[in-house]
Amino acid sequence: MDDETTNTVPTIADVARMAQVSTATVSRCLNTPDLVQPRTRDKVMGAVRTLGYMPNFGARALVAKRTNIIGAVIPTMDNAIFARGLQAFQETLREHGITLLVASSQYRQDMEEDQIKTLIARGADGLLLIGYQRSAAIYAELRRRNLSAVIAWAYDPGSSLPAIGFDNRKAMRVLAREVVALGHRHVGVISATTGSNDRARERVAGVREAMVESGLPEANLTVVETKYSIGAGGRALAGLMEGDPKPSVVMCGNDVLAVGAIGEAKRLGYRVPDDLSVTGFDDIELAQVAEPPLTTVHVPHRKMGREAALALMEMIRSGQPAPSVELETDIRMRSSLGPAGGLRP
Amino acid sequence: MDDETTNTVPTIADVARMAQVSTATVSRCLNTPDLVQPRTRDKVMGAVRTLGYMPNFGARALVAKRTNIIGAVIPTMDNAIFARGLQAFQETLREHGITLLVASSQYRQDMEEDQIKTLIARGADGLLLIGYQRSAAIYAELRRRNLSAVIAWAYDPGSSLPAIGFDNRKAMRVLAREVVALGHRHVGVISATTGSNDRARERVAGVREAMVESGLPEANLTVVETKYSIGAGGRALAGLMEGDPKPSVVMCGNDVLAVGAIGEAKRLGYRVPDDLSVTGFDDIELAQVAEPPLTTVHVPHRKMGREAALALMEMIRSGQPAPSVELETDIRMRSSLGPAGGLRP
DNA sequence: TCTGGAACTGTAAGCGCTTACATTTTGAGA
DNA sequence: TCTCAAAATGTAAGCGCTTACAGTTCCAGA
Repeated sequence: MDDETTNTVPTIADVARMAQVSTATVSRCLNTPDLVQPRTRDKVMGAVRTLGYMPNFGARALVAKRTNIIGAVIPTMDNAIFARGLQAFQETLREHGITLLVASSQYRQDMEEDQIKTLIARGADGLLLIGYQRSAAIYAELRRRNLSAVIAWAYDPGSSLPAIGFDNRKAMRVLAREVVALGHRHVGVISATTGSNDRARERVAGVREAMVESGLPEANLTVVETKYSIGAGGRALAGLMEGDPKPSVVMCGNDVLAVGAIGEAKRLGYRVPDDLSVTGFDDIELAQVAEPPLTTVHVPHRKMGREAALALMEMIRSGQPAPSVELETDIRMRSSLGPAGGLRP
Repeated sequence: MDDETTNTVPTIADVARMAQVSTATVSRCLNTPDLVQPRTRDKVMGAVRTLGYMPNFGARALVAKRTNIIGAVIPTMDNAIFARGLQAFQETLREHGITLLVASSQYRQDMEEDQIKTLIARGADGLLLIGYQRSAAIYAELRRRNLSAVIAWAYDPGSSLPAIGFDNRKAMRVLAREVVALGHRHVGVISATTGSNDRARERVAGVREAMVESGLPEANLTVVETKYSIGAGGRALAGLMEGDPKPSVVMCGNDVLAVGAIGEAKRLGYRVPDDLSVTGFDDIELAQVAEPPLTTVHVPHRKMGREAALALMEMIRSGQPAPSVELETDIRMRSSLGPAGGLRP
């Protein structure tokens, strides 16, 4: 039996032998094809094809000091919040021959740092991170390794890493102003745990700012923290409605919580929005099919994903930090938010 | 300035120099610690820590012929269908120090093969694939490279690759029997495109079988194919309800489609389930908050993810194919399915 | 004290690839 | 036909790591 038909994975040497050229020429055919004569190239590519040759990734990474892998650490894959943005991110990378490695941190800072380290150890050329909050040690490590990284889903021009995102506080403040303008005076907020989540914290701060602006007392704001899930949103709402006075509106940290809140509100006998208004954040597909459809903050997920990918690739290419980009969000007024009034405590 | 404090990434040689041992000893400390004397080990680990040394992934992969990376190609990240299972898969791998690389194929066979090739080229030790349907060339390549792979979300004992999944046809047949038992005679089905999706095909076949069993004519079954999204489910339902006779039940290929269908049905003035019943598949969280809550096929996502990970790791370790595992699904009766009757064509 | 095997540690050969540099080939112009 | 850059190709040195094998140290038993 010929060498060529054995069962092992072919190396560049096998290709070279079959095409009767040196390994250098094979390598050039693959990486810088215009440096080799068309006739030779055809011969080599023929051998590549018949052998089913694929360059060994480890070897290539070892010498090229580049893996063409980009890592992303997202808080969760369990719901659609990050799905669309990440999908766009991946598509853009793919167009440029770069593979995306995704890890999830379950919204835990220690796990996130762990995942980042793993990604670094795996040789990622760059990193996509969500939000700012992580230890200085991690930032130092990134700097030392000269690793490119961008932050998405948040925007803070003062950060050491470029951010491709939006201002969570401003976005929520704008929505809260609308809420206040509709006459709401007692506001409930269902938020993700703010301790380990800067986006959640900023969003709550946005509500608070809007209320302060309008002269509403702090006491009129009740915040409940929980994890991101439909069920948790429902339970949080039930808790809020046991308070006194009851809020006339519940602003949720994201659409998933809001859908849970709406469901529970209806179960408890409140009409939405007549008795109780509910708002969300993100504008995932779920928001439009909720009943009633959810008033929420629309986030340009796909645009964010795409721009983050472009920025990151440029950073890797040039070695220079990319400029931060602030994306605009806007309010999608749908029917889950109405004027205050129906419900009297 | 010392060598140790420069800005470059340390190599094993740097560690060896600092600890005044050979690189072999450093390597042993990291891989087989019990082969080295405690005193030496401490010295080495100290150097590792102060230098912040991490083994170079490429180099390690090159010589060890093992990357500790497992790849998964899933049809979509856009909704929660695969999220829970994949999360469990990843958690299990992580416990064993293995990294998961996720790629998505957008339900396109050509893209899936592309992604598989990329994963192979990236040196994945094993692969998680969804469903059976792919070209023989891909299966041949897996075999040639001696690459471990398992199939999930489907179960077919005749397959060449071990499957950790469930019988889509049987699951849907069981649900369809319930539907028929409730008196439904005209059944609409909203399915994903069956051409490139064996799970979707099997599910439709399950409905058909149950109908044939009960002596219902083929003509009483109307199938609409569309893509998996809430909006698409709504549009498909609208199409079905224009037919004559109208179905009294619409069975959907998954929960996402079903939620869209329910929404559109209500918009069109049908009461669910009085005028029209709707069923789903998967039992994602969405199913429970739908209004009315969705009768659906419950799939043990987390168990599937976990078992697939264990099976795959065992395959990689032993080089032997793992046995297939058929997981049981069950019907979750909720209120979106009721007896036929309300609606007369 | 001497001996020999067990316990450690070191030496050095690659793993498969890219690329600087050396060598050969090619072909336009004299 | 000859000359000599330019173009094409080959040679070989590593990239950072693991590991087979060799060498050294240690200490229980004679």
